Amino acid sequence: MSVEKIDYTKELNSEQLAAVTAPDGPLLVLAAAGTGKTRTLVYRVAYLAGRDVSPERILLLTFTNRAAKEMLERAHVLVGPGISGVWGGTFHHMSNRILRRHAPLLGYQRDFTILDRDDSKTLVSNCVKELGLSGKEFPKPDILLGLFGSAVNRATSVQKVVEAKFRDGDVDPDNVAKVHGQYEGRKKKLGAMDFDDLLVNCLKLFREKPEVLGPYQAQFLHVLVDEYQDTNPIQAELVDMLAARNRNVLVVGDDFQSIYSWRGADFRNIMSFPERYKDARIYKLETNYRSVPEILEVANACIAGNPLQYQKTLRATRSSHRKPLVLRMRDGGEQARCVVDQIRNLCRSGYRMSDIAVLYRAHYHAMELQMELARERMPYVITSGVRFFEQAHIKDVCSLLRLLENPSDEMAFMRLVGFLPGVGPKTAQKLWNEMGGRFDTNDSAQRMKLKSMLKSAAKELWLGVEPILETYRAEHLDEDGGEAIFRFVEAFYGRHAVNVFEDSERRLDDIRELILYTSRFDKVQNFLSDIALLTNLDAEAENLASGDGEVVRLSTVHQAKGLEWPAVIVLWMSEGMFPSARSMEESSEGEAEERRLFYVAVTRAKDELCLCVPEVRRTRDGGMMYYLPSRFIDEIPREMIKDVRAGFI
DNA sequence: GTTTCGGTTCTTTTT
DNA sequence: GAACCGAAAC
Repeated sequence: MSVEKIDYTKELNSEQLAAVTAPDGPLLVLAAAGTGKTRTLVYRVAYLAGRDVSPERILLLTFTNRAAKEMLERAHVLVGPGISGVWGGTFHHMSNRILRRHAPLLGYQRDFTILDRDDSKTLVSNCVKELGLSGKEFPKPDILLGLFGSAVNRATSVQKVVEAKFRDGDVDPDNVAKVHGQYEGRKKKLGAMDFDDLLVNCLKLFREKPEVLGPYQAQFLHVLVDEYQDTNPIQAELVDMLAARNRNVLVVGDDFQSIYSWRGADFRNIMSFPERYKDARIYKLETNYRSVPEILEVANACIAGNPLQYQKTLRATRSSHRKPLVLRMRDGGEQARCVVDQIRNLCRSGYRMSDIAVLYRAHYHAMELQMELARERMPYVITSGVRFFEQAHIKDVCSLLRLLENPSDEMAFMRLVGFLPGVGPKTAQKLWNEMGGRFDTNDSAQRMKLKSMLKSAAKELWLGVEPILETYRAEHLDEDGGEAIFRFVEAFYGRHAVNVFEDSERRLDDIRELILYTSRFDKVQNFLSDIALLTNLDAEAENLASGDGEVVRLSTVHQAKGLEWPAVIVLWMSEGMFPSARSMEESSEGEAEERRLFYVAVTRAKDELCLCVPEVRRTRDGGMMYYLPSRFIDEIPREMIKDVRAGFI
């Protein structure tokens, strides 16, 4: 492969250069925030390509779709189109890709459905009902899923997780385990996997079928892993197994930024890497290009509260600027107005709206601000809580495709017939049972059977949909999902949406957008996998919504990871909000992780940082709740910040 | 017996 | 704003 000459010594600093040009073998790169971690990975890929490692022999694993996309794009710019052969993506993507090939070895069909969080919740809720366990005392589906996930990701039993979490014994571990068993069985019957199953089954495949693992081990000459501190034990083992043969494994991470322990991430993976790979070389990146020294001082001071970590100190390269601002005010309303003022000030001193981000611990922290921004007609985008592909109307139209692709997909069937008048959950269930727990849309006898069971009003509407089922294979709509969705909307869903949704205009626009989006897939199957694994249209949505324009970004700290802005404002730096009361209760590790989260928030800022500290919040019953300033604020040495009362700036 | 509608409650973080 | 619950409507 021909690679244009890259002058590594000129384009990288000495720390980065050492990591990029490191010899084969296990490598641990400890990259502090803003030290060019992505750059290092991308250049490493280029470096390997330049040493005639063919792209399909490189595996690049990331946590988010955004990170994968960014890295592959940058590698593309650096190396050229040949690089597209690299296996790059999230752990879930890789697992999906592998399982689509080998699923039958584990007793699944290749057309298995991927359940997103919503689907899983519905399914768990059904299981609870079936077992007659629904009641006030019994945990909600969301909680149950969390428990199942913890058990699976930490390779322990559900009972143990329940015992650890509900100390006072008001939840019966055996009942939870029963639900779990039921849930597992139902998924199997549906031919469906949830997010965890993708990883677990991939690991199972590797463990039990050496004839499958072997060729992958041989194929991947180099395995590169981004955000290694956020891997859970399953992911770590996947990496270890894939790299076992060639041992060229490069992991990049920053234990200071491990913020996903609640979904099983264990930063001991990164801490123990040198023990598991005795011959590992370790590289540290500590030269920070992002932030002014005043911000880095605060970051270093805050993380000093967490002792058990790799020692890293951020070294500034930028010249001095003003100190971060701690802004104290009475309540959320005042906070919202202050933020608007701050944004105006920043704009006056030359920043663009798109240079500014407002970060917070939880989505609801930004509610008052959203209203204030709307009132002031200040444009903003929010990396949303409700993700594009999880919105009801998107899932509605996809349910048709899901059923067409997987005749066992009961959830899709229920959703689809549930649109018909007079058909609710009970009737839908009855229909499904009558059909024998399977609806092969390609089978005319089955189609007839369904038709004969529908009442007149429902039947009439269904007749509009049926031609799509009939022609799906014949007209190769399985290679053009957009066309199938288009026909569905024309024949039925368009009218349905107008009746059901207040804002049907917007939703139908979304669907049109979705139809365009399908054109990049040559198989509906691939499209469905992709949207299940893609949580938001992220980059696309960003560019579409704003035309790359003048908008403030609102985001959770979690979703801001890996990003940077010239100016960052953090909301609700109050005890109980940030750190969140819940995670502090949950485990003894809670405080340390919240502190890392705060560290992530601080290190997103390049020039300006403003931390808001409201004192009271209205409670539901109309009362007032008083909040102390966050311990993270108190931990910052006073001389490092400018501490002001709102209105006295 | 089901569906549908309207009112109430409570918001962590994500693939 | 969506998920849950209870009561009216079919």
